[in-house]
Amino acid sequence: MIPLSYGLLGLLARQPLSGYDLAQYMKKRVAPMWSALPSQIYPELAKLEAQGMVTHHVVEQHDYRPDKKVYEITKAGREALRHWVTEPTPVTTLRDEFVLKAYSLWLADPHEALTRFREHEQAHSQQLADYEALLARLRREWGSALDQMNSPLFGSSIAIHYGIGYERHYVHWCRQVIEQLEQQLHGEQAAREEEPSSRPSSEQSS
Amino acid sequence: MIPLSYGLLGLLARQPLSGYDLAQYMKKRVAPMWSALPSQIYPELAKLEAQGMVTHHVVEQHDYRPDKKVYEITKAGREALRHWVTEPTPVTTLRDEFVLKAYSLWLADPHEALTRFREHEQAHSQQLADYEALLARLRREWGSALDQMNSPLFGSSIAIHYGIGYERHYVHWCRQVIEQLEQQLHGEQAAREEEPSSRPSSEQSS
DNA sequence: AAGTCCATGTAACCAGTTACATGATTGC
DNA sequence: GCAATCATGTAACTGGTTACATGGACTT
Repeated sequence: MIPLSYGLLGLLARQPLSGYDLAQYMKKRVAPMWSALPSQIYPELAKLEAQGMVTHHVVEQHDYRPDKKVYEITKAGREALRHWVTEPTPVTTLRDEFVLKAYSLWLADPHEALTRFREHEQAHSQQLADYEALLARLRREWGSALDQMNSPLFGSSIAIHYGIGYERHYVHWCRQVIEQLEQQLHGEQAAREEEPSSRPSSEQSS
Repeated sequence: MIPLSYGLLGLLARQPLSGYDLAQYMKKRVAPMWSALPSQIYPELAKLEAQGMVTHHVVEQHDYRPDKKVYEITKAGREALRHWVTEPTPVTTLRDEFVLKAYSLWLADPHEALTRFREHEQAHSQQLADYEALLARLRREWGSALDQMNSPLFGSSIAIHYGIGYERHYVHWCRQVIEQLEQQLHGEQAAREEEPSSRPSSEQSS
């Protein structure tokens, strides 16, 4: 039982879904806290079934589409999930290649660095907007039911809140760095304009 | 060349270090953005050397301690690092088991949930304090040199700033959830005190 | 006596990614 | 004609973790 197993159980605890559906959920958005590809999900579902955590029944579709296996969580699965949720969890160590690059940013050309940080600022702003839109939609549709702890919506709500906080921080950080890089460049430019030829310090020329 | 390779080069670009030293750096703190164990680092250094990114020379220690290999970055290594830094980087997907658990928190006992969130709030507050102390130390020792982009300190500074922002967000999120859980419990308690026997709604008894 | 620090590794395992396979149908 | 959607998988690879090995000296 790896985290992904519980991720799948966490979705199936809300509604029955096919492997394909689960793959859609795990691919992007919705849950801002994990991701997986079909090639991992299908075998994992088989394992969950072997362990009695889920069952499936085949649903024939009378149009062109292929049959699908719709999975449901079992009592054992729900219990395992409930147990896992309140078990102690070690703190995750960060693994973000972009942040790792930041550590060596002093070696980079400031212009290129700016481009990269603007790209990431953009991407995370977009993700932030998506999360905020999703939360707004949930609020509109369900109102204060989001705060009732016994409802699945509570789980969605706090997960999205995490995503929002994370993306805000990320965007803020990118902007901070961008500002510093721009100042650096303006400083250089000002120096060049004052004295076109190479001279390191800020002495006044004759 | 995996991210770890560049993490190691990023450290060696600042000063020569032994495998053991590198393992210490990668184990905890300092760089809040990656981690690795000796069992991965030593073979990785051998690969880096085979590729001409680093060289080593053995340093005999005249006390009891075993000899060590001190690694230095080569011109090729520095170039590879510089190139990698400004290459586009895909946005990292989050993988935090604790956040994944949050998604299914509606299944949990509120008391246990509170305990877990208080633990994490505590752990991340500590990490935050550590980063802040580290930044304060650098500021004290180096002053505004931290903002000079061409100095390694700039890389350290922005990496630590990332860590601070991340931990702040994490602590904030934990507190938010804790507050909601506490309200939930107080609501329950108030209901119990009003009418000790089980009754679902807020009707007045005769 | 037991555990930690210094210092360098090897071997086995496993979660997650990449690549590939199948096949009907709908939309551009 | 070509790509995408629906639907389910297998096979190979790889980055990272866990476990194990060595060995002297210093600390509790």
